[in-house]
Amino acid sequence: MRSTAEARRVTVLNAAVSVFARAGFHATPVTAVAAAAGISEAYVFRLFSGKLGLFVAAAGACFDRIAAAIEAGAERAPGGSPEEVLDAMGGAYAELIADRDLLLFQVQAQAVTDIPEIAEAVRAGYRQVATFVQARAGASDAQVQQFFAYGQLCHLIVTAGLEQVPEPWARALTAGIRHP
Amino acid sequence: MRSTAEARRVTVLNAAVSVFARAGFHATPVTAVAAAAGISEAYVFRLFSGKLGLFVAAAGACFDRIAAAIEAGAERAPGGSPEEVLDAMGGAYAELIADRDLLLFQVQAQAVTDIPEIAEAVRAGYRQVATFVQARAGASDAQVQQFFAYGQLCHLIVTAGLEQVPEPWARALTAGIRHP
DNA sequence: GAAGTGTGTGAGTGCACACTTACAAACAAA
DNA sequence: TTTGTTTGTAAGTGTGCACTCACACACTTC
Repeated sequence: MRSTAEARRVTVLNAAVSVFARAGFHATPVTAVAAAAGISEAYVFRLFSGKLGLFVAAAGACFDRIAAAIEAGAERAPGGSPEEVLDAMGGAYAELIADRDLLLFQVQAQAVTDIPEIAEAVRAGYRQVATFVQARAGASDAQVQQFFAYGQLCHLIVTAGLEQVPEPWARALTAGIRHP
Repeated sequence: MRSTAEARRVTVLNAAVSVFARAGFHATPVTAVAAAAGISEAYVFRLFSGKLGLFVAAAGACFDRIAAAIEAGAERAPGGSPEEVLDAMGGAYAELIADRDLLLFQVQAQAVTDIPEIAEAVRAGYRQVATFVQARAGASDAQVQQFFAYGQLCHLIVTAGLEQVPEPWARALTAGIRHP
């Protein structure tokens, strides 16, 4: 017994988030995830219920990591005002997505929400993050909305590579956005 | 000669935007676009240079329609302040994406920006829209940035179906967003 | 009406990929 | 040592899809 199935699942999920992030659900073969995890394709199918089950589980892992990072970020502004706590959370999120995998995975997941199981996973992820942000920061609805609006703008900036575009319109969109 | 190739291309592009919007680039076969346009798959391949060429052309058509709608919306606030013009543009955009095709296509395009030709098409589209918004509204960088940030939030709301979620976190995210 | 040009398709071809099955090796319990 | 369980894989199977090609029909020009 080389390792437990549960440990393997964690390894595979980490690989899955990275690999799915690049090309998305439909364009990444399960063999690519298996190769990145260092096991055979057949075993991935034994560990997860089909490619869809694998993707949904990866989405859960992705949002868990995001929630954990934001939670840790909030600890940096103990007893702060809503604005200060939101700012600390935003900073923690910006650091987390420096490697782009978690950000790109969210975009990929959002694009395949026509699959009901994935739509539900995305909603569950944002429910987890949004409820924590609102409760922990004690922020108003409008503040929470703004927090997520600029987060989504950040996704556009990264996927379109706008930080590399020197033209004025792109600089307007990227101005002040942390670490895209 | 039943119709000209150019007229056919327009028909096919309209069909392509609708069909790609649902399931995305990789998950939609060219046969689906051909069927929606009422012609054979083989002829689609003659009209466009491969599936990629078709998608890139559809992206162009999508952003052209968005730019035209925003331009028309701006006409409703002639001589208005930047805030008023941006508001009129936002209203026009909200009306345009009521059928969801143009919104979903943007999300799908954003998800396949690992393909360089598509990334360039997305940048070209946002360049077209953003430069017009900034010039026509006479708005500040921050105002333009906010305009697009809340536009991206709108994409999240629609793809995740948040307008159907009655929970407080979802209502906070959707509050005041026009017509999602 | 013959020859040329543009519009349109049916019938393939080849390959990638989701998923299965049969089988093997490691470990545990008796 | 045998029996059972879990981890792991090599080698398929079937299907869907991007792309091609040979061919047909419409229309024009001379």
